Amino acid sequence: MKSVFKGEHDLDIIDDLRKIVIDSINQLVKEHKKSELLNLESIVIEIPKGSIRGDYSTNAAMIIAKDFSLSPKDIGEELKNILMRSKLIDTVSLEGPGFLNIILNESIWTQLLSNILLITTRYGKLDLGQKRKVNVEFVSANPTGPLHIGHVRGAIFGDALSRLLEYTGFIVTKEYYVNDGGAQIDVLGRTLYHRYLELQGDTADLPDEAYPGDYLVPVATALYEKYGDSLITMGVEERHALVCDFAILEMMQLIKNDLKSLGISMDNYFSEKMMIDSGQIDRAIRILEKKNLIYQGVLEAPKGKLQEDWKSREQILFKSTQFGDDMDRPIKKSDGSWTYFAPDLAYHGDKLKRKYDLIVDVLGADHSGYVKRIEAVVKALSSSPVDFKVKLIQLVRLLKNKKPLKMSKRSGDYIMIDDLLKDVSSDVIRFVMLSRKNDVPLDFDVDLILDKSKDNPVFYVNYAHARIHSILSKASQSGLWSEAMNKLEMGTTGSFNSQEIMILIKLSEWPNIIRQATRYQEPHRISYYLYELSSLFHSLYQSGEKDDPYKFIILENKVLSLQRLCLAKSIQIVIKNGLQVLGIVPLKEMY
RNA sequence: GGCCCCGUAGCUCAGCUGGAUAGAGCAACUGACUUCUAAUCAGUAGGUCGUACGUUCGAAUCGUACCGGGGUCACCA
Repeated sequence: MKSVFKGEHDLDIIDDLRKIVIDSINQLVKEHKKSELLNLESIVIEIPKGSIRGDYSTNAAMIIAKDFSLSPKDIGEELKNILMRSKLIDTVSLEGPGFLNIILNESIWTQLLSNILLITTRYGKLDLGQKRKVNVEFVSANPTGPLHIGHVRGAIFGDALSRLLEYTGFIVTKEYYVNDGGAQIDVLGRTLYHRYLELQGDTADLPDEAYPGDYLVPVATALYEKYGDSLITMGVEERHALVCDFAILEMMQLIKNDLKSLGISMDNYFSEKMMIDSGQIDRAIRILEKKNLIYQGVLEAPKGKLQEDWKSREQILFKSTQFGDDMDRPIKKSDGSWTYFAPDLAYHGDKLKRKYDLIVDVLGADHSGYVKRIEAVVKALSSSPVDFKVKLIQLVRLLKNKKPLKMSKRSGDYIMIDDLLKDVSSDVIRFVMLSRKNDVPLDFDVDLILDKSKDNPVFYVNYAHARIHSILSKASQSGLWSEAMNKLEMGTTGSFNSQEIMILIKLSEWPNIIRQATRYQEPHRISYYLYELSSLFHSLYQSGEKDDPYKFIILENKVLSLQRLCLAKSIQIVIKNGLQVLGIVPLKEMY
C-alpha cells in the first residue's frame, strides 16, 4: 500500500489523515456489506488539547456507530485495526466515549519540515477556489469626506478577506460602490460652494445641514484656481452640477489616498451615478415587474414606537416579503425620485450579470436591517441560485484612556485615518482590527495603541518572526545555516522533544486554518493562529535560555542544530505566509 | 413590538457545523536577563459558559421560552 504522504503534492497532514480515516471507513462499509452512503461530513480530525495522549484525534467512530448499529467502542475497535495498518500511523488508541487518538510515525515530522522548506510560500496555499470568481464589495463610504475611524474595520476586513480568497485560488474583484448620485452629493456641492464663497470674503455661517470640518477648504482653493470667480455669475444649475462633479472627484481622491495608506487598493470603483444615467434601474425594475414583484400598495404603519410623521400613502413597492423580508420595500419617494434602495437593487442586479460564483457584501452592523431586502433582491433577480453572503462588521468602540470617546458629527471632530497613521503603522491597525470576529464589537483604545504599542499582539507575532531571523543570521555566521543549503539533505536526529512536536503539530494545522478561515470567511482565525504559533515558539526559545541542549545553535552537534534551525525556519515561513495574507509586513528586526 | 448581533475568569475576548478535564491576553501574585533579541518565558490564582426546559450516548455549541446589553426598524443614505 502506497503512502498517501509520499506523493508530490504539498503536505496537508490533517486533510491527508482525514482521507485515510474515510478510506478506512469505506473499507469497513465493504466488510459489513453496507451499501448505503454514510454521511461523513461531520468527521473531523482535531488536535486534542490538554494532557490527552495523541497527536491528532478523530470523532469518526462516534459518528458512524449508528450506521453500523454498533456501539462507538465496538466500531472504533474495528476502525482502529484498519488504521493501524497505515505506515504513517504509529499508534491508535480508543479512549473516552469513542475517540480515536492517533500518534503518527515520527518520520512524518522530518517530511513536514522538508515540505515547508521546499515550498515555502505555497505551504497553506490551497486551491479552494479553482479560479471561481468572487466579488467583494467593501468600504463604499459616501464620497462626502475623507475616511474616518469608523470605516477602518470594514475596510481592513474586506481587504484581508480578499487577500485570503486570492491566496486560496479565487479570482477576486475588490469593489467600491460610489454613492455619487444621491441627495448627500447636493449637500456636498453646496458646502463646497460655501467654502468657495468664503475664499472670496463671504462671512456667512456654515449652514446647519452642511458638512462640518475644514477638509473642503483646500478643495475650494483648487476650485478657485481652476475657475477663478467665474462660478458666481454662472447659472445656478450649471454651477451646481460642476461643483458637485468637482467635489466628488476630489473626495474620491482623498478616499483613495486613505485606502492606499492602509495598504488597500480596489479593483473597481462602481459609480452609482453612471449606473442611474445608463437606465439600469428601470431595466432592473422591469425584470421584477415581469416576475410580478412590483406593485402599487400601502405599507402598514411601523409597530412599536409611534412615528410622528408617519402617513399612510400609496407607493411603488418591491415584494421582498416573498423572499423572507419583514415588509415590502418602497422604491420611489413621493416626489417621484428613487429611494436609496432602488439603485442598490439595480447595482446587485449588475453584479449578478457579471457572473460571479460568490458575491460578498461587507456592511456595517448598522445596516443589519438592510440585509434581508438585499438578499431578496439577489434571489429575485438571479435566474439560478447564487452564493451571496453579507458580512456584518460590528462597530469599533473608540476609547481614550479606557473611556468611551465621543465623536460628534456636528463639530466634525472625527478621528481621521491619516491622523491615526501619523502615530501608528497600518500594520498595527490591521492586526487590531482583525483580532476579533467580525460580528463582535471591538474596543480600540487610542492611547493604548499610541503609547504602549508593545501591548499589541502584532508585536508579539513579529517578535517571533524577527527572533528567528536573528537566530538564522547568527547560524549563518557559524556556517551552520545558509539560505542556499539543500534542506532536503538536512541531517536530522529523527527524533523531536515533546515541545518541538507540539510546534510541528501546530505547523501541520496551518493549511487547515486557511481552509476554515476561507470557508467561514473569517480572517480573524489567522490572527489567533499566528499568536498561538508565536507563543509556542517563544516558549521553546526560552527553554534554550535555561538549558543549553535546547538551543537552536549547538556548535558541537551540527545535526541536531540543523534540525532545530529547520524547525525555526519553518515557523518563520508560516508566520510570514500568515501575516502576508492579513496584509501585514513581517519584520526582520524589532528596533 | 418585529428583525439582527452579543451574554464564557475581575476586564477584553477565543472556542459555537454537538464530543474527552471549557482556553488565551490584560489586571493580581511568585520567579527567570553574564543570552540564539526579556517587546520574552515559567508558575500561582481566578468559572452555576445569562436562566430554564427540550433534543441524545454526550450541549458553552443545536431548538424553544425567558432575562440582560447593543444595533436597526424612514420617502435618510
